[in-house]
Amino acid sequence: MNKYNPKEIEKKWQKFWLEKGTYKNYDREKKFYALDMFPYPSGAGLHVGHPKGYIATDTVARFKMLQGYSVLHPMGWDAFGLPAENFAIKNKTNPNVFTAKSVAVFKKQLEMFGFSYDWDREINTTDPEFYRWTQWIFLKLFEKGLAYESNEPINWCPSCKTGLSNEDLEDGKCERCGSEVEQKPMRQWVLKMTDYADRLLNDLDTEGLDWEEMIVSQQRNWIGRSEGAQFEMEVSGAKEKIEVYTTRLDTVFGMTYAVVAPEHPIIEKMKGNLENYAEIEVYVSKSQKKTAFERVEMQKEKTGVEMKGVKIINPFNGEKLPLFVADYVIGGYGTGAVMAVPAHDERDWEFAKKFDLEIRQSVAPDYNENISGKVFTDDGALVNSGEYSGMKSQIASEKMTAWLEEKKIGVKKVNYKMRDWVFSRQRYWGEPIPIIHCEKCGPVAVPEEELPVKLPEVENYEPTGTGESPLSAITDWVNTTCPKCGGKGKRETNTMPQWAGSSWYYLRYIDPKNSKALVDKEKEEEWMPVDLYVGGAEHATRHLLYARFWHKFLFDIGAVSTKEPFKKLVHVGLILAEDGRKMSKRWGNVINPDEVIEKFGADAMRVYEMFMGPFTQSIAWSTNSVTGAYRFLEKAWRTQLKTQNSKGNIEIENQKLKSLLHKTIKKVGEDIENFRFNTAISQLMILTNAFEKEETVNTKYYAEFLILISPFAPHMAEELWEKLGHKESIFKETWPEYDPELIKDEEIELILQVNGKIRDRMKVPADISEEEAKRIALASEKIKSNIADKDIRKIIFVKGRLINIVI
RNA sequence: GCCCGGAUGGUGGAAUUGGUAGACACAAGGGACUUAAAAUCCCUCGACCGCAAGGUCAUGCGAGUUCGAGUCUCGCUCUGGGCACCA
Repeated sequence: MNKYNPKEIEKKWQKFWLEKGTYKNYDREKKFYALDMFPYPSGAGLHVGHPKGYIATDTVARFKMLQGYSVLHPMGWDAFGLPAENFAIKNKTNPNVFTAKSVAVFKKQLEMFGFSYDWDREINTTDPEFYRWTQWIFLKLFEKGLAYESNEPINWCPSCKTGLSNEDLEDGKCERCGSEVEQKPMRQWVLKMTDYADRLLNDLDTEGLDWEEMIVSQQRNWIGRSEGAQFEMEVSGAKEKIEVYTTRLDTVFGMTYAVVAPEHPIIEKMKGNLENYAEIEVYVSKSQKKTAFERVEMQKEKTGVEMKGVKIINPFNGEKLPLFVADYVIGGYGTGAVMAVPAHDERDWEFAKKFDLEIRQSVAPDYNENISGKVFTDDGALVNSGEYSGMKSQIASEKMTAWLEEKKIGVKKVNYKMRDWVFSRQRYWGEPIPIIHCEKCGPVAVPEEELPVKLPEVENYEPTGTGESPLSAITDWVNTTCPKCGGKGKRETNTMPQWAGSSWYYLRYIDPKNSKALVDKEKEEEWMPVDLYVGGAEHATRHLLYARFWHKFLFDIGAVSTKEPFKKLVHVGLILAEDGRKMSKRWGNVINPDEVIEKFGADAMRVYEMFMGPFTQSIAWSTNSVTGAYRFLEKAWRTQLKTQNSKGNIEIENQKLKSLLHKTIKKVGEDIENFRFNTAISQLMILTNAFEKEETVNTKYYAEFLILISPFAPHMAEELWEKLGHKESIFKETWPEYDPELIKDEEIELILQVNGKIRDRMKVPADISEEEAKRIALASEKIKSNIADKDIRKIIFVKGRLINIVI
């Protein structure tokens, strides 16, 4: 026997698998689509944390292959976006060059792991043949009125010099560069994601959708549905009305003022009626200059200005109340105006305290508590509320809403925190938005047959900062004819955001070379939905929301057959550095997979990352522990010497070993299914340790063991499989079945307890009867001495486990 | 503030969902082999008491339910993540 030499065998089998197309079994009856969130290739390459998810997906893919599924397991590159562009700016090279290099680095690294990808299906979002269909989807959205131009103020990153969507912010800062984001009004393309809010929320409960609660609740939160009422209030002193939204209509008799956001159009409209317009104007322009971050920071200190000269009228009691403009009310949510009830809302309470406004209680707690001098935000029973007094909050809300609807001054209303998707970026390295602006016809779609609108070469990639992309400088690209009227037209120069290509890429793997459609209908129906999707939790409210939105749209236009794209979603837990911090160049604690593979081999690294702990948990890397995985593989390798096959003897059955093997078949299969790779491997270790203790191991047992370990350590399993004399790949084999009879223990250790404390244990037959167990227990010296002269009150017997004597 | 998690030896973690707490590994210590080292193999390894048999305590803290709680209930503490002036 030669020594276990991962370097040699790993290269050998990677070549073999690729040449033989071992994984391309696409004509089986059952299908399984295993997908990873595709990487953004960067020049730096991978650290050991990146491949963890890919290893898990590959393990499951190989397991499914062995179970007789056709497995689709592709990989590709999400390559548009800022890092490549910033590199291009710095080095004055085309981002294409940088992207190609990065892809090569990544691909080489991934190949070292021996993943079972079908590289013939490789895609790249920057490939015109790919983004042609990204543009096609945009045109469809435009056609259905779901892509529109807007001039609302949006998040603007002054450093990246581009507009951003809400999903692109972190703590009010640019997610990319950390700069504080400003509000800047500018022309931009927006996708009407809010039209899908209800479905994006409700379909999270789709039967069979197997998503972790963590991710589901994050999406629910982000969508932020709330139910309430919207109603209008007359403004006395001006012929205007203000609409407000509230989820607590029951507190309406406690309203003592109202507030509009600084962006509210009513301010401009009532200009003539306002005694202190100048003061208001100063406040409005000041608050507009505040960054999102500053506005949040100001939380503690509420600011605002009364709009003198006008009053609003509470429709429920006709009361005339003051109106304020204050930036604690957000322009973009609800109606941008609220009724203020300081007694029952914390923000209104703070504001009223500061401006010395009346605080009037209208709801009393239905539990015993003195609320005077405090804000009370729970439901309760109404007080000081006219005919509604005495009613419970919920009933009162319903009655009041009905009254509003009857008077035709209000309606029941659902609101969402989620906004429409700001879809244009004033940058170079993205898909061109396929629109032509015509003076006569307005924005006109580029005809489908002219797709893709290719990204032209430019001399300068630097963003202009003016709200125009660098593309605007290429006049012979920009200037074109209007497809509608044939007159002069100008191309849209904004590009799509990073998230565009990734919002539908999983469909393209199914049919990557189709030039007639983004995906062939029949093939789509064959493969969708994705059965397993693995990736980082940081995408819960970005990529996963966008992709679901596009998928639902594609479903509506008949391009796909399923409502939801991803059936099972699992998030991968981070691998931290050995010091417990995040791996980062900044800390100098990055571990490179190339070095680990060089030292221990890809199989040991794969086994270690699956063994290190629960898959979704963040765990620190430990190079020491990789040794353990390596030793395990060596031990498994050595077992080949114990097979009778190698000795030419007659095969001998070993009941104990056979039973353990069948237990292992059961456990490993179930554990892979449930993403409990750590315990699956531990069981394989137990079996290996048992093999080690035997003189000889039946070749049949060893062969089955090799199949069990093959999803985790494919190279080694394949090599040993060949050594057993097989000509075909181990991945053409069938996952073994366990015999339920064999996994039953014949003998168990019965636990003898007195009052729940263990006093003795006995080897007994597994199917021991209660009577027999009692007899044995009462005969035990240790039990006897513990019972002594006390009375036995009852005896509890748990079959196959324990007997407990209560005294 | 709101939502979702987590807390078990020196370390990573197991525990069939209420039934032997610490599987499997890593580290550490001791031993075998060796001129020596590496590799490998064997033993010890939660704490305390005891020569031993054995006993007591122990799953973040405090109560409770139960014959029996790491697991269930209530109340806390710490901690990771997400959202956040969303009316």
